[in-house]
Amino acid sequence: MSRPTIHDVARIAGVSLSTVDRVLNDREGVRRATRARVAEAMQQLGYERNIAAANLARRRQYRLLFVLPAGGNSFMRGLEREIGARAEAWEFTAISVTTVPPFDDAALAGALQSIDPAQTDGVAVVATDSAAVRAALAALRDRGVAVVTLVSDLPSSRRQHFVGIDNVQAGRTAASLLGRFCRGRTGSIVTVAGSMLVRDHAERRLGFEQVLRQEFSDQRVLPPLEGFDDQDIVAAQLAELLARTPDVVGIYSLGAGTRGVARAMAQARPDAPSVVVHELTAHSRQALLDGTFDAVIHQDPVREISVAVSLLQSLIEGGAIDPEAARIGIEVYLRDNLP
Amino acid sequence: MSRPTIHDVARIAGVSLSTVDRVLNDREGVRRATRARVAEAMQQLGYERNIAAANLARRRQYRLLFVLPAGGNSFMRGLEREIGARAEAWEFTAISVTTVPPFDDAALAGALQSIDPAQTDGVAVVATDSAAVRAALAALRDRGVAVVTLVSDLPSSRRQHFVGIDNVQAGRTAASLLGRFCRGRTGSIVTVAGSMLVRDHAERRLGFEQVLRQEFSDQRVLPPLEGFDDQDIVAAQLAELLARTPDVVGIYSLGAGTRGVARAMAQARPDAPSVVVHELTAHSRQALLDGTFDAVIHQDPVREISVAVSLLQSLIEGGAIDPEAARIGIEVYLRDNLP
DNA sequence: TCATGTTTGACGTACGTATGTCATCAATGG
DNA sequence: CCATTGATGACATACGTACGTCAAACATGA
Repeated sequence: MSRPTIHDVARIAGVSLSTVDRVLNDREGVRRATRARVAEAMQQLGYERNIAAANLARRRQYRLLFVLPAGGNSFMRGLEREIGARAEAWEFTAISVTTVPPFDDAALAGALQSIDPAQTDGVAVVATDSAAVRAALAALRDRGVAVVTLVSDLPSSRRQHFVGIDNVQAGRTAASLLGRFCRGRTGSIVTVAGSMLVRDHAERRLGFEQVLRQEFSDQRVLPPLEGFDDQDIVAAQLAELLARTPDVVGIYSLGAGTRGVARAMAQARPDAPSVVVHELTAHSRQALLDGTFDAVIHQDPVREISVAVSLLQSLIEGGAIDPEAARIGIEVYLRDNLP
Repeated sequence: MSRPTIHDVARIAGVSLSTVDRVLNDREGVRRATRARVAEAMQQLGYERNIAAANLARRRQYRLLFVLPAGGNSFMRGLEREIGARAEAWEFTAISVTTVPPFDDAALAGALQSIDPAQTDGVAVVATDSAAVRAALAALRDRGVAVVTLVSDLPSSRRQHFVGIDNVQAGRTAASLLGRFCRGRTGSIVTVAGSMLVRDHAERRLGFEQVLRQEFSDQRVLPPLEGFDDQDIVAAQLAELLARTPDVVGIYSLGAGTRGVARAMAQARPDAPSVVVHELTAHSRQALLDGTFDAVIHQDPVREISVAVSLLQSLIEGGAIDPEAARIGIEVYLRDNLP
């Protein structure tokens, strides 16, 4: 009737509780054959470990660490704030946060290396793309730490999952919107990235170009600006470019520092370019309302945190994960549908 | 150091475990003054009940019921399928599903009335808007059953929360997109609803009209068709309308039965109207790809189920709920960003 | 002041699992 | 054939809470 317990498993396998426990927790001192018998009994009964009871008995704490880029990136600061606000919301879970200099793969690799596997069960990291970071992640995994990437992925590394939007798709969305918004006007399209060192920016740009080339081939895509998610740099670079290039009809800002985009647009001409940016913040919201921005592509930080935490918990337990439930949706905001 | 337990509470309050238990589980046989002392001790210690341990001891089962409309609505069928697929994913939780005739408030009220409060701890219901349903919900709540509305809300009823997208905002999103897609063409805009009896459709239409009137006032919004989420009815009604009204430039299908929209568009003129519909399904995806639809507004059924379940669990426990974590985002799909 | 009812405490058992100690038994090597 | 090692079982205790029983302490009214 109710779920089978280790007692049932022991009975069916014809062994003692101790042996079942040894098998379950992967302790030594059980013969191959016995191990197999127990496994078969579990299989047969459809035994599933009661994680709540296990945690209770073990007084388990999941010790999770979020590694985020420092700096004025308001999306990241928002993430950090929400993590702090929700740290108490999870049972048996202690959450801490470290920040590292942004766009600095050596610093990130160093921070990852200095994590003590004895103190940490799982890590969620906003990755920058480099071999050193890959190696640091691999080292963590080797020492039994669960690892997921957050916001910006690091494929073909040993991270176990990625929590964030599909960034290629986000770029495609931006292109699809921007292409339609520019309908009737032909000219140059500017992309403003933070750095191509982070995968999310690279992927967004990839998706953006795919669609723009295929569907809106009459537009000219300029080489990307790199603003390092710093609004002052972004504003300066973009203002200079706009002054130099009169035929800009569209702007896609695919990183942070969007405040700089709004500032560069401030002294805009009457037929200002259409603008699509990432992340809904107080400033991007304002820019949407006053017509400076046409669309904002958003990801929900609260959801990302909660997905990262539950994902790490199941990874630590060695349980199965449901990719559907871990999905983060891309949200699109226009002036008229601001929440 | 670690979280305080009832033992600590008992010690601080100067009473026995039994008494703390009586207070905690709201049993009788405790004097007012004692009750207050215990409450104060819990306050002082910041005691939080360990739900996992409580459930373990109590062998608690959350018995949850989803009440969905029957019929060919593929979004609802998808929901039902996903519930079935994930029923095992929650600890201590038994989930069942009932379906009732769609757009039939009497049937829904009847189904709600026939729920046995002794067998059911929480209900998630796709509501139709009527006094009878409101009364049935109130009766459930009076008898101690937790209630949330799902997909379609029933405000000013006694439901404790709503799980679904903000439908006014969804309508606004649709209008904002459709308005821009139609830029340059002026004419009539058609809305196809299921029934104005369900709140979600009414709200979507409301938001749609708000934006269209304000931002795109040169377009003419026709009175809504009611297709009862049935693709045959929708196809017939829409085909007839299109034949009669040559100047249609945009279509917003805000309910189900979008297959009917695609069918009516099949023999489309070269300058076919722009189309925005709800819910990503195999068919709407195909229609996006072949250019029949321009945008699909989507809500993630898997997320809705999981949010509904956790929400009901905390409501049953009497715990606090985090409205942020319960939010369902609106997703926008164009041809170029299909997942 | 007694009888009565109410409030409280002491205690045990249970939930499903983890973990430790100790004893027992079989297999292995020399 | 005995000593050693490895495999296994028996048993106890713990995690934090629920819940039942019984008796003791207390308050209340007559």
